[in-house]
Amino acid sequence: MNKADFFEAKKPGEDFYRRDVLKVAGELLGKIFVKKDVSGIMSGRIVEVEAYGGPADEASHTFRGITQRNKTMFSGGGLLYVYFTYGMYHCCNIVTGSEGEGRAVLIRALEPVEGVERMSLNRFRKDFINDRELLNLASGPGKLCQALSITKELNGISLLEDTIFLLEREKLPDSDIISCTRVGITKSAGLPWRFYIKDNPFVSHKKYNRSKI
DNA sequence: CCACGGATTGGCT
DNA sequence: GCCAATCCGTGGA
Repeated sequence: MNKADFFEAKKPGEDFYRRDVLKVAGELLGKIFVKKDVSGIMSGRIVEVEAYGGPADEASHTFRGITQRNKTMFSGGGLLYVYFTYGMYHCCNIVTGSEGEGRAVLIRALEPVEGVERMSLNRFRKDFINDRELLNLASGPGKLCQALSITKELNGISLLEDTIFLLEREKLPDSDIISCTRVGITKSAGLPWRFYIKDNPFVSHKKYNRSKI
């Protein structure tokens, strides 16, 4: 992505997020996920996501209703829901639908675009990386949060503001979007709510990559 | 109050 | 392929 493209790109509005979670999930693929702070910009193209929430989804944090941790997920489309897991990782989600719905899309992998040096410092404590490390930079929900320094302090911020936001850049053909079952869950494991960009090398868990639809 | 286990990762077999 | 690391949210007692 060059500077001109970046300048032309625009943020999705609130209406984009306040829709059906599966629809939003598919359309998030190909968008640029941006984190901006005083040190500059880090960004990546979204290449893998998973949808969560609703009465049929036992794997969702929202399944048993509102709690202190998950309340952001019930607060309406356009917010960032960040949670801490396994004692050492954060995962970030994009809340969708209207207030009270409790649905969100987990961002599972990014293809690095800008700020690779800083992301590398955050992940590997060094500012130069080889091709293999580049593929490993943000190819997982925990990895991308570490790369972009996303912690639960950012839980609940609005994607319509200028700290973390999305930029539209391209329209993916439907044939490039693969749907399959979600990674790392035991409950509601059969729902085909994981979406990723076909043949993209920055997607996590290659072995799961078989369409089950 | 306490025990359980997780929307993960990386290292070892 | 298997498992430990490491914390805290959650649910049941």
